[in-house]
Amino acid sequence: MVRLNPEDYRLEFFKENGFQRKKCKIGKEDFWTLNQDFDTCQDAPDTEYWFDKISSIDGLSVREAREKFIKFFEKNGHTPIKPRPVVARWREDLYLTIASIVDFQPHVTSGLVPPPANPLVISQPSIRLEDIDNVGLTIGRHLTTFEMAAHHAFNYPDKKVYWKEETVRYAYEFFTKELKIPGDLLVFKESWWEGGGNAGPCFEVTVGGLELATLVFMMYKIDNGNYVELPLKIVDTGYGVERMAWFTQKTPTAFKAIFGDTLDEYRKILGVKQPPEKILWEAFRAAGRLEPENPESVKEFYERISKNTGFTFDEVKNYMELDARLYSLLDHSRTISLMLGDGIVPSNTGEGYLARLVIRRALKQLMFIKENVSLADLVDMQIKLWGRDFPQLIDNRSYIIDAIIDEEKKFKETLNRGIKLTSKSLKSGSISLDDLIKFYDSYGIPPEIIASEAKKNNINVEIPINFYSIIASRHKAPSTVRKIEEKSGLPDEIVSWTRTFKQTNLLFHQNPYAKSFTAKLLGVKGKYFILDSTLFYPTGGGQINDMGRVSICNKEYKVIDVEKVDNVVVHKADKEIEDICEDVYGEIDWIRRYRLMRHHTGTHLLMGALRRVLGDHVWQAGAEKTPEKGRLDVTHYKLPSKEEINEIERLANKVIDERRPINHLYMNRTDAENKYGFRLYQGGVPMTPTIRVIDIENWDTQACFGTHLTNTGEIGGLKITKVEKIQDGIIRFEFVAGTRVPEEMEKEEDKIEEIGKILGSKQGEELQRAKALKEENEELNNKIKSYRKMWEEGVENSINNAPIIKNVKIAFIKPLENDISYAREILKKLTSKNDNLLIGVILEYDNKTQIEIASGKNVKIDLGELSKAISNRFNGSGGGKGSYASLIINGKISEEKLLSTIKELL
RNA sequence: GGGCCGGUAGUUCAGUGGAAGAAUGCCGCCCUCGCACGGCGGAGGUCCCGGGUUCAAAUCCCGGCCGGUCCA
Repeated sequence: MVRLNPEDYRLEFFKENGFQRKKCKIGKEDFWTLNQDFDTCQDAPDTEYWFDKISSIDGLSVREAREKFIKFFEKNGHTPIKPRPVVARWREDLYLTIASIVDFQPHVTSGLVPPPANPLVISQPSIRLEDIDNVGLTIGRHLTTFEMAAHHAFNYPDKKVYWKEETVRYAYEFFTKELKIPGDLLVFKESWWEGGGNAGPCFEVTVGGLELATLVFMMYKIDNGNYVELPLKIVDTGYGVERMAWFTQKTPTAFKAIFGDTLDEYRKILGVKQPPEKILWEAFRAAGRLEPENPESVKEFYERISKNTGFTFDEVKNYMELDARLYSLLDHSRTISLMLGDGIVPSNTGEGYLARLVIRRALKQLMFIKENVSLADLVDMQIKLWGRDFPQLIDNRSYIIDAIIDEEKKFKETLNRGIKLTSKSLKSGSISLDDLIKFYDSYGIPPEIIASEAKKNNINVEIPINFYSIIASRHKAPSTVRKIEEKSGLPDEIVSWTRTFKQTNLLFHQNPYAKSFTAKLLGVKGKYFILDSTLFYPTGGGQINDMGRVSICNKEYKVIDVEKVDNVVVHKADKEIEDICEDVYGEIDWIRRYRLMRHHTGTHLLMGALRRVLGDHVWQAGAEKTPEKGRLDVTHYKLPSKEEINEIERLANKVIDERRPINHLYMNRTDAENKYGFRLYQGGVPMTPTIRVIDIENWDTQACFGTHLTNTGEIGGLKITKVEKIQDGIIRFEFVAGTRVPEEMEKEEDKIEEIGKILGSKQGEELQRAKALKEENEELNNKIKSYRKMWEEGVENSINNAPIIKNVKIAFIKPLENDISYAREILKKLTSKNDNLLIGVILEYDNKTQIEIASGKNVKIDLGELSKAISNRFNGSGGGKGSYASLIINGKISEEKLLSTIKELL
């Protein structure tokens, strides 16, 4: 952390109002207050919670606290903005919305796009999973979901809105006038904030032990460890809505303040009695100092409650541990409802894994509280509680419930696997730490469950306190940050060369139906050339490039590749450009292009149909359009049924028949987002203030760079050719459109025709022929079986006459077929019936002789030895063990010779 | 995306280089007035795929595919 500069925090506001600058006697932080008596910064853990004794307005619910905040700032010239989804779809580097400022990164904070309003006010539900294990233990200090109420001001070099003075003034006024907190109990603690590559000074506003807000003044970019001042300076505040509710309601736990009656309903359903008030209040008092990761601190926490309430340590521990589970279940189920409500599909990668993580944690807690309670029902109660505030919960209720039931099923399967494994391990009498680690890391079985399983067998299993950090240390750094993909296939020197040109005029956007064009040649480098304008579409947005030809100085070149570097299009010819002239004539391969357009528009059409049939959680997870086919990967939790696929296809073709117009628009980014929502960004997020929008009327709207048709009728028809699950939570659809449909049909026809030829059937009778052949085949198999049986009986008879040497009957046979597995089968049959038999099967091929020998149970000769001895003698190799062996000999060998050799060796 | 685990009969799985197995389910018969139980018999296999090592690979090695699971 940087050394704080006191000048950053010296404000007129403090001077005017008589604030003093003091130093916390415990944490040594500097803080500003009106209060003569304060000698600490009034923040946990330096201070215990005592805000229950501080006067304020009557208890506010979460909703009331949010509304009071927004109204106050609206009254003071801020424009209210709707919150964004909890999954940060506009960010390439982050899965979840972890703060209100995330809504404006990176497009606004980088200065590229103006904010939707300035200044603005918002309450953004945010999800942070770092402290998920602490939720509940601290009775409300940690939550996975919280609403960050915030006012933001964006100060441009040429347009200042407001900065520190006004921000602190607003905070003081809001807390004293709106929440009616006595001004002399407020503390402004000096601090420093860093995050997402930015930094700046900040104030933490604390009252009675509780931090209610953080006021950040974002003004630096961190560049190689250096702080570089930003031209755009941003007021980034964060007020805890849940904390305001807790503060004003003065309940012992935040959970009662946040969830109200739903907490009591949970208690009823789960059979968790409320601990005595005395215990809860003592916990409240001590909770600020609790370090949940530190077992000593947790023990002290219980000891203190026990001492001050008269309940025994164990009573306190039981009450508090059970309540902690209940609280985390309340918290997690709210988080789950929001994650799924915003369309996350649980899976084993990306944000899907984060959703599964929370669901599994909740299921684990639930298992320890009560059996046979469905998490889906608990989440449903959250939907009822928060549906008014977040309508996406109600809109997507059936998906949310269904996806949770699916996850519950999967979790149960995992547990069953785990219990089987555990009981196997328990037979050895103990379970080591290595076992615990393996069970969790490889099979997903939490150690607590193994311990409770072991207990049933009277085996004690110790779970180390630092178990989860042992797991963590086995893995690399967390991948909470998304990787950034997309790189062109161009050599580096071509990329940097291309960057030196001005933006290309994109003719394919002006008229997607144009087939030829003229342009000016701007640059040539080997096979690569750049024009001032082009009709050649460069690979991008999942659509592959156009091909065609150009004429330069009356010489013809084929265009074999087209790529884009930023806004410049670079073409690759089939050979080096020889002469350089200014004027260029070009023609694209129209059939290729038109098929690409049909598949691209078809992808958007299909997306609309998928959403209607499968649900709003369906998002594009990847796409590719070629002249041959379209491919669309989407998020969905199970393979669609045949009926669903038929319905999707039917809907898509219906929209084709309806001939809906497709509008190609250029829109201001904020307007487009307001009108169409983030569903616009299926194929990635363009980093421009103006975005290109492809709008299939009343069906599907996406920001897209590709070339599109102007009417759905032009798609001509759409056939889904393949549906497969490519990973957990992702389904791949392949389809063909337009004139590719009959081509695809021809391929199928050809296949049937070939099958017919092979089967020797007339056209149209392939099916009957196949059935008949199958029956015939079964009959033949039965015949072979009976012939084999006859042959086997013959062999058995011939064995009766075989020579007996030292009480061992020795025989060699040549089987009907040169089939090793059949040969072994015979050996097995014969030796199991004849205890004194030593028998060999001789197989001859490629001038080699393979011999398999086997013996009955009374033959006390090690066939391995025998096999080696024989093979040594005949220049072969072999081995075996006990009553079975094999060897290979070069060349042929007669039965008589084998017999005499064995006679000799015995 | 990375680590770890797995893929054998319809299902659950055993099988550490030497003749592919168990349980369960399925079919038939016996027992019974009938059912359940029980008894006897039977069908059921691309040991995920492809290479390699070996006289011999489900087993060992390499590559791939699929599934599970974890990722402060």
